[in-house]
Amino acid sequence: MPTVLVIEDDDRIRLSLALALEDEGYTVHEASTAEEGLINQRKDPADTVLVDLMLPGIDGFECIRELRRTGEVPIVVISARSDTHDIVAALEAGADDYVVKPVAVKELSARLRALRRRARAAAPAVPTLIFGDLEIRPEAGEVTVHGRPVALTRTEFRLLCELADHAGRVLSRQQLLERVWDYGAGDERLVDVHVGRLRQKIEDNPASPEHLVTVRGLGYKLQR
Amino acid sequence: MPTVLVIEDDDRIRLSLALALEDEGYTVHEASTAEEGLINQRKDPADTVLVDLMLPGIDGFECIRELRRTGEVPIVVISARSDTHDIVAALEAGADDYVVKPVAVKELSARLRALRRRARAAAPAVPTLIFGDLEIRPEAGEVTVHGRPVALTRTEFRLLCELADHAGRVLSRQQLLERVWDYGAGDERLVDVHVGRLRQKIEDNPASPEHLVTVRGLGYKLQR
DNA sequence: CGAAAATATGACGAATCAATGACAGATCAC
DNA sequence: GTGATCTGTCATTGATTCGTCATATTTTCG
Repeated sequence: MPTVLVIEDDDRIRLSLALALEDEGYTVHEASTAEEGLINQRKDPADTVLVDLMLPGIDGFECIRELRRTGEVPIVVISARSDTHDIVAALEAGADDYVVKPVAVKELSARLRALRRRARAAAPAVPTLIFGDLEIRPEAGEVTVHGRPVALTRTEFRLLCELADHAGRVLSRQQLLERVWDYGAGDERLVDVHVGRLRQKIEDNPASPEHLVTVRGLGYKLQR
Repeated sequence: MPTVLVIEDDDRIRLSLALALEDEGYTVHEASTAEEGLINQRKDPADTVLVDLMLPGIDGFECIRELRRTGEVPIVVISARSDTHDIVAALEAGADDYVVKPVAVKELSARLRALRRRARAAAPAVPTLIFGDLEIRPEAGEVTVHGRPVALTRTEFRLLCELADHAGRVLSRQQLLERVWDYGAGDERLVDVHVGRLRQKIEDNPASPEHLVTVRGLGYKLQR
């Protein structure tokens, strides 16, 4: 889910941009001053930034330089002014693109996509298995629910990965014992216990699981 | 010395662009058709491409797609048409930027510079791996935190590089032993010890590491 | 309905795991 | 050669996790 930070002091413009971008599938962070935007970005970084040039307090140029000092995030300037001098100055400051207000949302979105494509080429993402609000990154040893990371123990993690690898298929307790626990022996109840613990961590309502469901008489499966 | 390939069928425009860009310090390759440009680029690749959309024979869109198939070269479209539809289509095809004729050379040059900066970030001359306030230059054998250089021992450095090469991915103690210590043998606790020492040097608060984190039961990883 | 089977859950001691400080041998720089 | 630094091993400590069991709860089916 791509996120974008919009720094723009005019409430009307900012809101309409935010709405339009949300329609395009972005999660939008908003800020009405450069200071607010910079703090926002430090705490909870968006992966793209849209910034107006004319801002009260710290202006857009300085804001761009500050963003550049701290990171590689793609920056698009949105400005009412279209003279070459401003465009050059903004790009020199470290912006990646410059569009003139009023902007066509489709164009803006396409420009953002182009930028994101470039930026992504630099840092290949770790493969992610997605089950609705549940995301599993086996190689990162990382699991998130609603975007929030949850801490799993090794056994829980291996169990989840095994189920995720066979998403939608039922795995019997015996199969799980063999694959998650190296030895095939052991009490089948053991699986129940760990499934229970896993549910406490990854399910919104562990009592009626949405992802990790029981198939009575057969075993468990991870729902898509 | 940066090079740019200009694909444009109108001789007057192409020539004036070429002259202007040479003034800006570029070495300019010229082509008046997409075919010529593609062949040219294959033989002697420029590191940026400027392409008109309206070309005889293969048109600009197809040209962009072909360039993208074979490489990552930054592409800027120059077109007389300014409607959103064309802009979106060109960016979707794989262009990185779109400017409308007539163009201010200063702006064009600034946009090219911004693009080159971004492209370079993807494949830096002196490769620098950046993790927030932690920067690693493997080639230079250099590590800085908050811009301040820190002195690492050889083992610590190799360990850090190995983790950085697989940024975001968990590496087990066994994997690290194999890759950082040439032999795969040895006590896995050894890894713990060196991780601990590394943390003392690169983490602001070694007790709760931000970069070099433990994934209990699995190993260690370097956080993006 | 009521019994039986299957599954869920809470609790607890044992086992495992990671962090750290200490230390001796190895290596390096001078 | 000597002192400083680095490396690998070990033991200790505190925290987490595991597997087992006993006890609920749910589902199935006679």
